[in-house]
Amino acid sequence: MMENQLPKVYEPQNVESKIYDMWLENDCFKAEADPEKKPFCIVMPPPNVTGQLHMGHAMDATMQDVLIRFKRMQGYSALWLPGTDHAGIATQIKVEEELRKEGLTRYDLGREKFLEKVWDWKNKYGTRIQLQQRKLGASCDWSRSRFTMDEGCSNAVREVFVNLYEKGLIYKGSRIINWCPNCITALSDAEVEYVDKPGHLWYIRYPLSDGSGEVVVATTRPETMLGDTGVAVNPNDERYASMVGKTCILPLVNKEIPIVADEYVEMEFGTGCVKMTPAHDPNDFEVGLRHHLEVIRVLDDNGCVSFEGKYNGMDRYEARKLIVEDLEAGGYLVKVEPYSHNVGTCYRCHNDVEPIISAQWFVKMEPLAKPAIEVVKSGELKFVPERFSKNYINWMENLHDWCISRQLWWGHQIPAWTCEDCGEITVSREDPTECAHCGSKHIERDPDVLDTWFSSALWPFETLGWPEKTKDLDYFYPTDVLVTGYDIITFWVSRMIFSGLEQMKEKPFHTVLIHGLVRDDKGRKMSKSLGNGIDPLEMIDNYGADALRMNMLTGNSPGNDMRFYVERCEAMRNFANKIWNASRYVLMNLTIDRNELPPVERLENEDKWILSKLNALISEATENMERYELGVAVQKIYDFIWDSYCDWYIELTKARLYADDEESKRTAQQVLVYVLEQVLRLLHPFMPFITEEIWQAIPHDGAFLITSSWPVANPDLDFPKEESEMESVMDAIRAVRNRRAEMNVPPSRKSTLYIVTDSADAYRDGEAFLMKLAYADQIILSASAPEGHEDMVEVVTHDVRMYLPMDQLIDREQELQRIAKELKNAQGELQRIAGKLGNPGFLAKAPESVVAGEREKQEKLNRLVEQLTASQARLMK
RNA sequence: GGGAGCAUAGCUCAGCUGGGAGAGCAUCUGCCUUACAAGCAGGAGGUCACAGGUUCGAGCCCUGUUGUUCCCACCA
Repeated sequence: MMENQLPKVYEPQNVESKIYDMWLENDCFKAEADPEKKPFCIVMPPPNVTGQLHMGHAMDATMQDVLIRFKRMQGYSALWLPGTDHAGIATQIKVEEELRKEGLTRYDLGREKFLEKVWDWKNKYGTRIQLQQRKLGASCDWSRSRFTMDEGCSNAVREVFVNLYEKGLIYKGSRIINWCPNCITALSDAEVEYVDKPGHLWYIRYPLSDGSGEVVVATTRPETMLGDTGVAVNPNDERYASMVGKTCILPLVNKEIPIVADEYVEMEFGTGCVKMTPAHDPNDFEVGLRHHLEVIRVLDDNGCVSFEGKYNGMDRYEARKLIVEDLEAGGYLVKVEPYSHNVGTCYRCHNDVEPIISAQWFVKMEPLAKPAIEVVKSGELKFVPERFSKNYINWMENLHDWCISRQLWWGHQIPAWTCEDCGEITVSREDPTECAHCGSKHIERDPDVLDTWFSSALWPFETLGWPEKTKDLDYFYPTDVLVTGYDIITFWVSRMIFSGLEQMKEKPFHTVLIHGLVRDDKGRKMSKSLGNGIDPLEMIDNYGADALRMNMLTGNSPGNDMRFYVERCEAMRNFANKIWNASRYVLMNLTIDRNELPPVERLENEDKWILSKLNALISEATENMERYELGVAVQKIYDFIWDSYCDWYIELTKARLYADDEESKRTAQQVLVYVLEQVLRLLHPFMPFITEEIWQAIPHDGAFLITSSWPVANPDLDFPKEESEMESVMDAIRAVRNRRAEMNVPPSRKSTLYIVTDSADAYRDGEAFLMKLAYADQIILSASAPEGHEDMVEVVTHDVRMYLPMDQLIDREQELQRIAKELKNAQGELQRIAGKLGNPGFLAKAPESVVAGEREKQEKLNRLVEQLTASQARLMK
């Protein structure tokens, strides 16, 4: 035995890497298509290759690891499939920043050289985050790790693109898209974050061409007026009815533009006249289509004015300033009002996004969204918590087509070639050498790459081998649970769902388990700019991965944000230490080398009590796990270990372990080991390291805890009678302790304990406990109060009356007050119960068990009141 | 303009399908009781935001109010 080597304090730093390596060396994380087992699969949301582990990842990974370990122990072939994402914009920006330090841009290098640099970067940092995940204890099958730009994924992306193109679900077109002038690329709707920003509303006068008057338009973006090709009013607006059909003069540009009537215009807002800039506003674009307005783009890709004249080449904000000045000088500016409005910003760089007309590739969403909505509405695919399905459906029902082309270099290049001769597009699975339409050799590949989310959308099947028909795909698809934060339901979850349904004709998973954000202790988002981020690796170093994992799972409910408190890590480290020391105690007293329960006849009441409680714990925890209530499950396990096992059962066994009855001693050891071993299994998914470490040190069957089986409740080990007898004894112990604590009697001062009861059996059985835990030096059981009890301290519980010959220690006044208070409570409670039991409605409608429960409570309380009244009378005499 | 969450002990939060409120931290008292002071024992602290309603019974269900956070949405 190793008992003497075990340090008094658990040191996770010495244990975790050792245990993790042991699992790795023994292939404990590997999962195969095993027809003997049922499959269970989770694909890990691939973190950005160049990223570092943050608290969000820690939360995400912990939940997945808990589920995978649980299912693995339940006998599933449990595959947790890891990988990384190439993260187009994010990674490209990082590498460009590096280049900038050398005074270079990507254009200096050219596409090919630049991509080499990015691959270098990827190879250098791509494994970092996975090594960090290992520190957390992630039991992924690393041998299957994938990258969204590896060969298989690239094939999958190509296949899907061509497939959708052939079905007419991918098309190229000129639309108003979101353009980030800083990242110099188009963005999808989902990649735009709207921020309420204070701005102005400028009122500008556009004189009518015929000199008969003017219209005044209001705008938040005066610089776009250069591209105005019309003014719109509401057709029902009598104020302007006479002007519709006329033209007005666009100030500064001096151009005639028409006044049109369109329902889109709100009469109440501003002046009721709206300037139309079809090239730079999605609504104006639509209006423009209806009224055949010209589309004139006046901003270039960098966000600078590109319009012949004095403003040409100016930055958009400089141009705005100057244009406003010029308008004012020209007498066109009517007024300026402060106005706060929603401005779209880039989710990567947070610069203002410009709506710009541009030729881009789109995925036609309507036909794809329909089945993806249906699968959630029908309940075939569930969100946990359920409320997120509303979010999802709402988003899916209001989708615009998905802009998937990005003007970046890092990503999957679009497999489309344009013919220089006939202008047609060729899209193909193999790189074409000639135009599919005219046969010309002069074809050029589209330089754009695909939205990163286009490839992540295929993650659940591309990682299993698709488009090849593999055994793994057949066995593990559809996967089971997807775990992720609510913030990427739109980006990712929705796209996986419709992609899976479209390509595989089968949903990618049946459950989406959603968690919230990890915030700092003040409730703020953790962010680099605020510098309030807490590094999970630092927490692991200080408190252990097990403690961090527990922190991520307790104290918050599913789908809600959580605040991160270092103090809770500390509390969880303390818990680890508690288990550690309990195990030390068991090992120190161990003379058996097998984990085996004794026959039931040999079990004492306390053994039956803990076994019975363990049974209940197993049932409840398992049920909670299956409902994804991980926090509830682990809380119960935590309470059982700390309260039931450590604070009570271990204390209860001490008397036996230090006494001479060898058989009883042995039985106690057997139960101690048995319960500990079971509880280590229950706790293992949550705290994998310490549980494996201890498990290896105690008697066990099998090689590893990680691959052992999840406990199942054993009906032969239910002992309700003994359980309740034991609770009575424990009540008595608590009552005595309570009284002694009030009198400030130290445990070292023992006393005789007289117990007055009609049913002495339970207390006789519990004599040893009362001696030790109620600090008695002798126990005297009797049916009536002992001689001289008038001068003793009286302690009562629901079903027993006890006396301690320590009368001199109490303060009569204080004691009377205490009794009065207790009496008041008990009587209040009784009154409530009497009210219920006297209510015919309650008796008629409440379930029997509830009524019986109330009766029982009433009886107990009646006895207590009786006891208390007697005590009171005695003290007052 | 829609939609959702939250409001429970000093702080942070649990509380499963309605049977009379819990944890961690903090606080107070007493303990080095031979597994653990990162501990043990005990205590104090809550009209469960407010107002109605349903029910025998509401922290939990319904309606409204207030405060707060978030998501979505093309009003210049």
